[in-house]
Parts: sequence; C-alpha cells; structure tokens
Amino acid sequence: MSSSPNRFSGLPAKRSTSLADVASLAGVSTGTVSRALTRPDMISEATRERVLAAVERLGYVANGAARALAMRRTMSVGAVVPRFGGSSFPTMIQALEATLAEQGYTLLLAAPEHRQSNELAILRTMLERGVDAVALLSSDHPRDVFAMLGNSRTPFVMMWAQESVEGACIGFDEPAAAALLVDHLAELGHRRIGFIGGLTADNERARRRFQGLLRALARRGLELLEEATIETDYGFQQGFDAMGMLLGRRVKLDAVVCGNDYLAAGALSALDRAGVDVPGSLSVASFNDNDFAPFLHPPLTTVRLPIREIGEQAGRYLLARLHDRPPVPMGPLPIELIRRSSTGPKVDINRGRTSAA
Amino acid sequence: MSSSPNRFSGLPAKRSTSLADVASLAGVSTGTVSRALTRPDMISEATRERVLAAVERLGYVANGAARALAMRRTMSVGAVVPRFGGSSFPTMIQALEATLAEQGYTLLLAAPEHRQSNELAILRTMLERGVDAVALLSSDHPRDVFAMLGNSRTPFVMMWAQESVEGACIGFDEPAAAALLVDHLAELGHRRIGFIGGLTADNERARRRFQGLLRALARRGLELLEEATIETDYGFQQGFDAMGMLLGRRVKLDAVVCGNDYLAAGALSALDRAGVDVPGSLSVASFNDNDFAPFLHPPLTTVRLPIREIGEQAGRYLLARLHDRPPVPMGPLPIELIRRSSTGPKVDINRGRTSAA
DNA sequence: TTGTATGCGTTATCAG
DNA sequence: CTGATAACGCATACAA
Repeated sequence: MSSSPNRFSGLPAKRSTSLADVASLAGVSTGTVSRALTRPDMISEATRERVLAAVERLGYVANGAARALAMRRTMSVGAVVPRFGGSSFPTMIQALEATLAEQGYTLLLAAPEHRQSNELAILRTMLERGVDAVALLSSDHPRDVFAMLGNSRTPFVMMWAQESVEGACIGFDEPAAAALLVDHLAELGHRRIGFIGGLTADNERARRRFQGLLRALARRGLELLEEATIETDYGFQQGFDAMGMLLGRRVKLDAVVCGNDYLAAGALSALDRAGVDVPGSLSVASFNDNDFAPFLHPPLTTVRLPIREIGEQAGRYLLARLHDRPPVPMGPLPIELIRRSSTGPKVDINRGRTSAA
Repeated sequence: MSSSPNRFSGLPAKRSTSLADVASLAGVSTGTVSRALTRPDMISEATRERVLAAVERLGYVANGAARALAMRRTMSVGAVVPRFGGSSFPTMIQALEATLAEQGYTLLLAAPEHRQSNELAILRTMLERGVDAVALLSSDHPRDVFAMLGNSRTPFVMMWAQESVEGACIGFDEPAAAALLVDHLAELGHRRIGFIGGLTADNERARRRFQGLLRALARRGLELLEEATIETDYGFQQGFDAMGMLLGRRVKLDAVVCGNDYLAAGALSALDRAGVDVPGSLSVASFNDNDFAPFLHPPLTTVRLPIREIGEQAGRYLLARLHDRPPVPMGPLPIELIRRSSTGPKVDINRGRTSAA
C-alpha cells in the first residue's frame, strides 16, 4: 500500500539519490563527484563529463542540509518583515532578494502577520535554518533579538531605519521628505494644515515621518492643526474614514498631508464623495511608499521614497559582511518631490492623437 | 587582527555553541540534551531543568542543517513566485505562510524578477535547501520542473491555476468572475464593450480571464470590440496609457472592463484627464486582484477575487500531504460582485456626523 | 587529477 | 529515564 511511488509520500521514503549513487554510477569516488560539481576546474575533462552524465541520468539534486553542515554556511540570508501584505515591503524585499541573488545568495523570508508577538522565536527559527545573515525591518526590537544575533555572530542589518547603537541601518532621511512636502505646501501659501498618518505607537517609520513634519512646520512658524490630525492604520478604508471624520469636524483647512499613498487614495475618495474641490479648496499631499500616489486622482503632490533602494543597499551591505569585506560606503538615498501635474501625458479626446498635428 | 570578536566575521570563525557544549555544561549526554529540547516529556523534570539552564546560559541555538540532515525533513516549504513586487501575490503568500506556520512550517521564498528565465534553477536551489514541499504559481511550467519535482518526490501544489495533469491546483473560477462582470454590464444595457487586460502570452491568469470574458459575452450574443481591446502589463501607468490610446481611437463605447485594479486605476485617471463622465457616458468595471478597486474614484463595479483564500487552501493542501493524509476536499473559492455604490459610508459635509440625527 | 577518511551537529537506535 | 554510538550526505585535507 505504501510502497507505490506515487502515493502520499510523507517522510519515511524520502531517501533520494545521493552523491554516492552518482559516484558508483560514474565509477568514481564521492569526492570526485563533489568536486566535479563545485570545482569543475579541478577535474579532468573526461571524468567530469562522466560524472555530469550520471548526475543528469539520476536527476541528482544535492542535499543542502548536508552541504550546509559540511561547509558551515548556507548561502542564504533571512529577513523578518512584519505585516507583509499589501504594503511597500514587497518592493523592498524583492530588491533585497535580487541583490543577494547576484552573489548566489537565497532569501529566506518570514512575514508574520502579528508584529512583535514572537520576533525572537522567528529569528531563532531562521538561525536554526542556518541563515548566514539577517535583515530586519526598522531598528526597534527587543534586546533579546540583538543579543541572539550577537551571540550567534550573525551579520545583520536594519532596513528602513535611521541610526542605532545595535548595528548598521539602511534608511533615508524621512524628515527631509517631510520637509519637501511642507515646503511645497508653504510655498502655495497654505497655513492651516492637517495630517492623516500611520500609527506612531508601534511604527517607528510613522513616528519619524510625523516628527519630521512637525519640525519642518515649526521651522516656518507653522504647526499641525491638532483637531485635524488623525492616526490610523495604513489602508484605503482607513484613509477614507479618517478624511470623513475630518470633514465631520468642520475644521477650516488649507491642506492635508497623508502618511502614505493608501491613506491618500482613501482620503481623496472621501473628498470627492463629499464634493470637495481638490486642489481648488483643499490641497492634498502624500508620502509615496507604494509608487502609485503619482497616479491617483485628483493628482496630488507627493514625495517618492527610495524603498527599492533600501533593499538594494541592505543587500550590498550584507554581501560585504559575508565576504568579510568592510561595508561599502553608501551615499544618501534619493528622495524626490513629484508635483501634482506629473500624472502622465495629456490626452485630448477631441483631437484623436496627441503627437500628430 | 582577525581574532577580535566584533570583527567582520566572514565564514571561518562561525563555530557557535553546539549540543555538545550544552551537554558538558549540564553534565549529561548530547542525546539527553536533544530529547530535553524536542521531547520534554521523555525526560525527568530535574535533568530537563539543568539542561534548559545550560541552554539559556550559553544562548544555544540549534543547527538546522544538522537537524535536517538527521531528521530527513526541514519543516519548511518553498514557494517560487515571479514578479513579486507590487502585485496581489503578497497577500496570497502571506496567507500561505500563516497557514503553514500553524503547523510549524516555515516558508522559503524565491521571488525572481524575470519569469521563466531560470525557474528550474530556482527550484533546484530550493530542493537543495531541503524544502519539504513546494508551491508554484500557475500551472504552465517547463516539463523539467515537474520532472524534478517528481524525481525528488516532493509534494507540490500550483496556486492560482485551474487544472493540470501534472498535479494539484488551487484556484477559483476565473470565467465565473468574468461572467459576473459581463452580466452586470449587460443588465445596464451596455453592448459596446472594450477591454484593457494583462498580457495573455505569458500569463495564464490573464488568458483565462480574457477567454472567460469572451465566452460570457458570447452567451449574450455580444463580443469584445476588437479595436477597443488592449493587452498590456498590469500597472497604473499602463492602464493610463491604454485608456489614452482607446480614447485616441475614438471608438464608441458603452463600457470598458479592466483586467485588474491597477489597470483600472490608471484608466480612470486617464478618463478623468480627458473629461469623460464616468459612469455617465462610460461604465468601467474591473477584476479586483489587489483589494483596492472598491476604493477607486470614480467608484466602479468590480469582482473581489479570493486571493487570500488561494494561499490558505494551498497551505492546507500541502500540510495534508506533508502529514501523509489525503488532501482535504475544498469547496469553490468565493467570488463576489461589488457594485459601484459600495465605496464606504456616506459622509455629508454639511451635517457633521453621519450617524446622529 | 583522484581516492580515502574525517568532521559537521543532530537525531535515532539500542542497551543499560 | 539516560548514555553510547551509528547514521545523515556532503566537503575537504591529506595521501597517492
């Protein structure tokens, strides 16, 4: 019953072909096979081909666990990233993955739904899996996390974070981004400014964004209207609801800044629903985590944030550490203000094409 | 120079504490330590505590490679997912990860930027890493992929796919979703219908979506306007451009269906830019991969697709296989039409609150 | 260039 | 309940 090949093969039967199998088929030793596969230049053309043929014939796939055990390295780095779905993290992670892949490293990812809950447990699992390095999100983690990292001598980096005594951080100047937005609004003559932002309590990035905003405003003798400041989870619905609340309070406002593009999209939707003229009677600006703020309607001013670049830099940093090289110095990550008019090429419905006369 | 503890510790020095260290500190054998950690009930209270204390004191973390080698299983499943960033995949993956985590499984993820390119290589890497099972996206893969999977006797599942002789598929009824949209538009009396969809050539899902649309239309004696049908990459900019092209062609249209919400967002933006009254003079409907179509402006009719559910079901299926149980039967995944009015609660700017009188 | 033998850190088997 | 000891599959120093 359980000997049929195509049966539900749980654990017991998983003895797949090994180096030894290949070796005997090729009529050489295991050592030779191993070298033929990982150091082709150390072996004669003839035997190498025999080995490769045997490998092919058997469909041999190396056992990573054994290899890792013998080599004391796994060629993989772990990343623990909370609340993964629907955010800008995928972009960052993919950049990280791509950068690591250039040097043959694989990314082992954990994306726990509930934050903090068991970050240490997750990290432990990763170390047990044998990751050579670790990428963390932000820099606020329990002491145990850093302790375990240090104890295991595993290189690590904190992404989307500013500075930390605990280790290296890759991030961008969030206050500078806030300043860009504030300057823009101020230049438009706006003075009564509201804010719909992320929850600062458990989100270091939202916190820095918020404080950057406050400081930029202060430099111009302005401040956030307290009754027009709302903290909420990042999300369309949340943005919609928050803007609804703001409107309900009937505060006089010149402009509203949104903590990210999800909030902005929801807020714009609520404004439209309420018949508010944007930007005629109210300007909206936004941080652009997810690269779609430039395409929202009505067009709004936004700052493009170097999310992808964080992933890349983090990857480079880790690779440097892994190769026992001093970390490469890295310049500041680029931040760019995108003004509201840059939605795309104009299309005139009355004339047909755009380019022709 | 290289003996300092806090130096760039590449590979050589990574001999961290092992079971043996713990054993000698606790004055027991390695076997005892192993059991104390993984089978607490097989050991006396007293020694277990001694062991745990030693573990704590040394900050011991198990070596997963060695464990995997000995146990012949890694408690992890791999997933290979192309074009990961900015799509609805994160949602699906997170659901998969969460489901697997319930049983202690870890998700090893590969998210290659370029599709097909080297799917086999990626799979090989995963198998080498020692994954116990694999989740694939869609069902169109090179033969080698299935061959390798079969050869290694690794349970696997195809997500977001319909049917395949190669193995199990988890997906939803894409044509049914298309039919919902078509029925809705037809009920509104629309007959001249266009489509801005994903590239069918290299995207099985886009293909099924497109064909489902054609059939649903045919059942009602309708067809897609050829000159109002555009294939493009999923994306805001692409949707914007595509709608621009459509407008440029000056085709008479009652409605346009968008292949996903990114395209829809771009299309709506282009329509607004062109001053087209939506839905007054043109209806827009959309497949909703990313859960934000319901929040777009102007509100459009959309079908909510069970993306998250795919991840969950795939996880359950894999777990069943991993535990050597027959796969659990699963009902059809839910699809829901969301009509354009359901953007959210209404907000009356003139009255303050919504709920009070 | 190739074969041999040892070690990698755990789990599992089998006595005690 | 606990202690030896043999796998696990591969890489590598060493010998040939």
